[in-house]
Amino acid sequence: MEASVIDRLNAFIASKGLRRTKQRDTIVETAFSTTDHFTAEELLDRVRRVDSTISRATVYRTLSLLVECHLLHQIDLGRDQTYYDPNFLDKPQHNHLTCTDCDRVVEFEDEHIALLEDCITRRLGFKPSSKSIHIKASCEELARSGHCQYKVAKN
Amino acid sequence: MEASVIDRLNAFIASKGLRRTKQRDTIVETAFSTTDHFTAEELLDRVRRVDSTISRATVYRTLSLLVECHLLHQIDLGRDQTYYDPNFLDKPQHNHLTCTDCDRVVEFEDEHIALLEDCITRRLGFKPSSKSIHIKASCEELARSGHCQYKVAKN
DNA sequence: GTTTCTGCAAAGGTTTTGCAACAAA
DNA sequence: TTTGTTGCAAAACCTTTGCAGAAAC
Repeated sequence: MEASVIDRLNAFIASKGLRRTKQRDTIVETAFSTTDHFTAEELLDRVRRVDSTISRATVYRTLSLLVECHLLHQIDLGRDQTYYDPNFLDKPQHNHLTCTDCDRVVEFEDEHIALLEDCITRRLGFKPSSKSIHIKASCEELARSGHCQYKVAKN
Repeated sequence: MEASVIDRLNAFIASKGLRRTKQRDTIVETAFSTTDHFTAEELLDRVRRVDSTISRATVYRTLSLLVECHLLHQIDLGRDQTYYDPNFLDKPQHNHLTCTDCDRVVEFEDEHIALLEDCITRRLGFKPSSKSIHIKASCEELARSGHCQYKVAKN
């Protein structure tokens, strides 16, 4: 995890008169320990492997804090639950594609898309604050060869 | 409402061995009677003004049916509830912008965006099946003049 | 010492489901 | 008739909240 994550959270906490706690540190470290997207419940599981006394409520409250200070983004993967994405610090403009064959999530960046979105927004009379694209698509290789390294065999 | 909506639903119902019912007809007519986006609960309210005996469960079940046969799309407006959009028959490629000042939803179409999304998806090795963009933006006119015809005064 | 934070359990809100009666084909 | 559909109520699920004790500053 980048040092800047903890630094930025602490700056936010200080500016708001909030407090730095052991629980918040553990949750933030866990959230940013991989590049995987996760749900609140999945993060709770991972956090509890580090400190089993941390409550579900604290995880939810810390997630709100991290979204509020823009360290974490809520993303829509077309599933029932809210997912969180820890990769916006490295790739501030990225978007998501989900494979309808294997459910894998692919991140992509494209400067042309970003520019076009900006133009469209301004033409409509607005100033963009956040832009997100979600593409659902099927695997070309699976269609061609019948195999895909990510495809899990079905019963 | 276009006649094609009922026709397409009936074709789907027939192909699946399902049944046409008074409740489904009422729900479909209500859902497509305006171009407004709505939640399940909002649709239930509107439906009950026509037939107060229709149950919440039937509304939810019919919504699933309409999404499954692509007459209705579920859309993500960054709110807590699932919204449904009845306008994809007329504008199959449209996207959504929500104003962070007044919460109004603006639909927009752009062929360049659609083409770019297609290229990006294929370059990644996929065949696109659905693409959605959600832009959050602030009102330029409100920022410039302090007024916006859609802006509701705050207390 | 104050004020915020935590864990717990309960509550809240949306959506789904089991079931018996009902209705379509 | 057979099979799908409905309404009801309960359940399931995710998320938020009130509160008393604990911890940070």
